[in-house]
Amino acid sequence: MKEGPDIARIASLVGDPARANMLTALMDGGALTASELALEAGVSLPTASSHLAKLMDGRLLTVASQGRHRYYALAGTEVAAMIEAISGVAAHSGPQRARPGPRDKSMREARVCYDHLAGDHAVAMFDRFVAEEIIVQNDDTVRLGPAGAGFFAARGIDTSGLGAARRPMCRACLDWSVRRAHLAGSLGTAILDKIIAEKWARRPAGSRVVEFTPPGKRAFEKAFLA
Amino acid sequence: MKEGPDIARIASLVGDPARANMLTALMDGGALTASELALEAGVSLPTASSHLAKLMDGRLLTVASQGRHRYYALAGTEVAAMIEAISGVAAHSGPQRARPGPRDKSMREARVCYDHLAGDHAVAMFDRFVAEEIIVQNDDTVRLGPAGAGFFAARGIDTSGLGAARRPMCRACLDWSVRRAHLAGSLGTAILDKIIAEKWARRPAGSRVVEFTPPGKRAFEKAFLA
DNA sequence: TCCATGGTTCGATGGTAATCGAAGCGTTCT
DNA sequence: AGAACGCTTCGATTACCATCGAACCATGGA
Repeated sequence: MKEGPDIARIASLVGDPARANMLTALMDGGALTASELALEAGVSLPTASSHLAKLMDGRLLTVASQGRHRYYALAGTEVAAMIEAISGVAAHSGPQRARPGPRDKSMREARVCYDHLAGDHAVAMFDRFVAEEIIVQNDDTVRLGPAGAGFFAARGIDTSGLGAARRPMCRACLDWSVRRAHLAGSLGTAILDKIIAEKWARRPAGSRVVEFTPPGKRAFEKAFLA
Repeated sequence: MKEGPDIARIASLVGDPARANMLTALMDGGALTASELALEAGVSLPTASSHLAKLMDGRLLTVASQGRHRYYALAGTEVAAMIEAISGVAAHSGPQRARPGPRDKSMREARVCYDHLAGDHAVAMFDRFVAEEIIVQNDDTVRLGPAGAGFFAARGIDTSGLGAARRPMCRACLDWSVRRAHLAGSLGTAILDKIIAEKWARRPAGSRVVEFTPPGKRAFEKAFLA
């Protein structure tokens, strides 16, 4: 009987379908208004408001008031990591949806995991980084390896400033589609930023999918997977 | 809007306090029987059985039948990682769990933690054992110290046979009321057995509370806390 | 000042699920 | 064989909470 933190309270917050939908809708790291979230969750506005209040009370969300709009967002990477972890378990437990729809296919390939890239490409990239000792993995903590700083500098990503913030530069994040790790942390964010900045891929609004253009995909593979 | 794995289903499984307690009790990677888990969760056996069926249905647990016992364990590291992630958020979400109810007072003082004593008295006893080198603590593993065998022999507890079983003799168990360790394992069981056998205290049915009689309390303190 | 719009609060309702006692199986021990 | 034990199933009860309509508050614009 070792009652640590109140895990049931947090889990039950995620356990309601409406709230779960809201949280997954925010997994792209963006911020949405209350009415958008109501639509996303498929409930009326009062109901959504009640749910949002509960999520705020549990400190899973932050809110920013802008004029008469209130923008809700995930409270931080910890919350996002929790959602991913739950998704991972759910993916292997749920009523295995017989036919992975076309939407799921692009999600498997490449999607946004709060603030970094996830999916097949991200996993492949992670594996290559480990193989080349660009990063070094110990259990679930990850550090920059001997070949790391030079590798990223050659691709226009400066790693010297990334470790400074309180946020860890590297973190392993478990994928729910594949059962393997990909790169999170501020370095993962920097890579995603570069992909978007170079216009290798674009992000359709209201979705976590990351759509690579054909030349963009080749450029990405050449830069990070070659 | 309904895309990705059914995260709400899994989260709601963890969202029930009884089930959450069961899962955290299994977080050490061990396996427990249904009745042990019922005690751990603080619910009756039928209720526990129902919860276990649900957890099995969600593939969060595995079961191994051995004779008339059924040993339940976490389904894998993914599930454990999920619990960890939720715990992280819950801990970060703030320690507003200040709920010192009137009924909880006796629970804080002395209660049964599955098969051993927990609460203030148990923590005090543990501290004294460590100070006198009756037991030696390394992180969360605990062994009998140099003064141990003699100490317990003088109080009618034979420690020679306790280590033999597959079950560890000493184990540190973290207390939720105080945030400190107390003694679990077969030695902890033996001490609780002695308290009951000597009629120093009695256990009201259907509760984890351990009620010391005034003379019993003095005797206990003289024997183990003096 | 008066509407229109985005959000929250209130009150009543309904459905869902947690809970336990009692009874039913299956296994082990004597 | 019979008793004891571990566990599950069944049925009825109860408590909680998600839900929505309507009223209410706040902000922005005319």
